[in-house]
Amino acid sequence: MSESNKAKLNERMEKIVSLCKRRGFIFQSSEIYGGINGFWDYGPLGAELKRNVKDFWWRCMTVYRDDVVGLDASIIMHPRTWEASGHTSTFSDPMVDCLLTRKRLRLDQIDPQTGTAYSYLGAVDRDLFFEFQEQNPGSKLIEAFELHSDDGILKPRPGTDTAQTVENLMSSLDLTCNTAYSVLIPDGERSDQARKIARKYYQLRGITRPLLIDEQTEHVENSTRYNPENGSLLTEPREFNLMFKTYVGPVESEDNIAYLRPETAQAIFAQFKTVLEVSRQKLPFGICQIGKAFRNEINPRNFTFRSREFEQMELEFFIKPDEIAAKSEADSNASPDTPQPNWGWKQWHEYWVEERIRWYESVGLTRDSLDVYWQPAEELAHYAQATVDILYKFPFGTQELEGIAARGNFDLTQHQEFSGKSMEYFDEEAKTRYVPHVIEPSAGVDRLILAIICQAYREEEIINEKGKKEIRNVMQFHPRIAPIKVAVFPLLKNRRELVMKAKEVRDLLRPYMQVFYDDAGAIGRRYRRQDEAGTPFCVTIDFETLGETPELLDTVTVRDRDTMKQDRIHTRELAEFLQKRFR
RNA sequence: GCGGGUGUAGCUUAGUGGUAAAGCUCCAGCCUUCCAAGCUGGCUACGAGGGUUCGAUUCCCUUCACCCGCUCCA
Repeated sequence: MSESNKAKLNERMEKIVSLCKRRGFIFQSSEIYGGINGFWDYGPLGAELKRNVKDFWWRCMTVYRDDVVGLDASIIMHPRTWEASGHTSTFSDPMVDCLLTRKRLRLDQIDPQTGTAYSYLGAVDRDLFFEFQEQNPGSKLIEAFELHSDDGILKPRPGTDTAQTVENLMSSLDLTCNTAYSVLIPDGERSDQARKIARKYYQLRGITRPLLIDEQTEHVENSTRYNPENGSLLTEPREFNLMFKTYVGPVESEDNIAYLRPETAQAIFAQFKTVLEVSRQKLPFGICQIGKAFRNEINPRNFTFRSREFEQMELEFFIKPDEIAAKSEADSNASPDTPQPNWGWKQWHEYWVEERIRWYESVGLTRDSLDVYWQPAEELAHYAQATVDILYKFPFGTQELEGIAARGNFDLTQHQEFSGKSMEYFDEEAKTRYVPHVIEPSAGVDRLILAIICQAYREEEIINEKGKKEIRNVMQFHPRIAPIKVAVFPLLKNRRELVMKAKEVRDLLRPYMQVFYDDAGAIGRRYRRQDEAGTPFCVTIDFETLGETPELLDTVTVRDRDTMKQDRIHTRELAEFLQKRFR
C-alpha cells in the first residue's frame, strides 16, 4: 500500500471516529477523567445500532432456526472452568524482550542455548577515552586499565578494585554506559561475534565507537536467558496475564480468586448437558449466546477494534462424530446446501462459514468488503481441526470479525475430565454414547459494529441550489439495523396544524419502529441531520397532508436516505410500507 | 512494552509568559410551502498533576489519552 493511500485511509478513519463522537455512536469511556485505554461507551445512536445487530443475530439463530437454542450465562464462573479450557495456563505467558532488537519472545518458546557467555560491565566512547588519556598523561585511572586494542576491550589490571575503577572512569567521561550486558556464543563459533554484538548494543545506547569494559567468559548450559537468533541477553521474564482477575466475596485471598470470562463459549460447554436435557434437542444442534467478555490486551488499538471489555456472539454447534454420522442416510431430494444427517465435520464447517458470510451480507457488509482466511495447518491452535477467519477490510487494515473453528470434542472432553461429570450424548438412532464434536462460529460484536460504521460511511459531493459544491455525509446503514428507522417532520414549525398532525403520525408509527420527531430549523437541515444518523426514511407532513389538494388528504412524503427521492404514501399504509423495507 | 507524533469549545482550526479568536455544530426566538438559506441571542475549551514565575494555555518535569510504526493477540 502506498504512503499516500495509507494516509487517505487514516484520514477516513479519523473522520469516522469524529462522526461517531459528534453524532453519539461511540464515546471514550470515562472521558471526563481523561479516558481509559481499551474501554468505550456507546451513545444513543450506537446503543440502538448495537442492539439492532445483536437482536437480529439472536433472531437468526433462535427464531429462524429449529436447531439452535439460547443461553445467557454469568460472566464469572468457577475458576476450574479456565483450567479445563486451558486459559489460565496459556493466557498467562512469561514474556522476554531481546535487549538488542527489542523483539518480544515467549519464554516457553525459546530453545535452551549452550555455549560461552561473554559478559561486559559497560562501555565508553573510544575517542573520548583517548582524548582523556592525552589530557591526563600518567593518570592513575587510565593506568588501571589495559587496552586490548585489537579486540577493543578495556580490561582492568589485576589487583584493582574493578567496580570502583569502572565507576571512576564513568564519572570522568561523558559518553559512557554502565549497563552490564552479555552475549551467548554457541560452542564452536567465533568469539569476536560476541564483541560485535555487544558493540552494537552499546551503540544503540548512544556510544558511537564503544570500547567494551572488561570481558568475562563463562560456560552456560541450556539457558533461556539469551536470544537464540543473535545471542543477545534478554530482559528478565515478565508475566503477561491476559485474564481479568477478581475476588468472589469481600475478602481478598488466594482462595477466592475468580476471573471475568475471556470468552462466552465455556459457559455453553459447561451447561451442555443441562441445556440438552431441557430443550429436547437432538444432535446436531447448537447453543448460542451473546455477552460481554474481558481480556487484558497488551496493547488496545484501532478505536474499538481491540478493546479490553467487549461483546461476543457465539454459537457452539454440536455434531455427531464423523463415523457415527456416516451411518445415517441423506435425503437424496434435498438441495446441496441443506444440512444432511450424514454430514461430517468438514461439511458442517463449510456450511457455517457460508451461513455466516450470508449473514454479514444481510447486515450490509458486501461480500467484496469481506475476506475469508483459511488458517493453514501450522497456524492452528492445538485443539482445532480447522479454523476460518472472516475478515473485514477496515481502513486500518483487513482484520478479523469472526473465527469459525472446528474444535473436535476437545472442550467437552476437557470439562468431562476436570469436572468428573459425563459429557456424553446417547444417540438413540445409533444406540451408542459419545462426546459430541463442535463447530464454533464466534463473532466480535464491537468489531462488527465498527465494520458496519466504516462500511456505511459515505461522503457524497452534491451541487446545492446555488450551484455550490458541498459534501453530504450519509451513513448508509442497512435499514434493518439503522438506529432510527424513520424521522417525522412537520414541513413548518410555526403552523400548529402541521405540528399536531406530525405528532399524530409519530405516535402512529411508534409501536412498530424507532421513530424520531424533529421540527427545528429548515426542512433540508433536518434531512441532512438524519443522513448523518443513518436514518433510512424521513416522513414529512405538509399542506397536502392537511387536505390542500383534497385527493391527497392524509398522505405524507417519504424521503429515501440514499436516493433523496420522495414517495407520497397514505398514512393508513405508512407503517406497513416502512416495515417491509427493514424487515 | 519500545520508538515517533499529537492534545485549545461538540467538530475543524487560530493564538499568546499578562482579559483566549473564528467557522461550523448545538440550544432559544423570529422567519421559512421539501434538501445544512437568512436574522437575533445564547452555551461551551487550553487533557490532568506538579515545578519555574509577580503571573503559565504558552517554559520545564511527570502522568493520562489518542494516532503512526514495531511488538503481541489462547
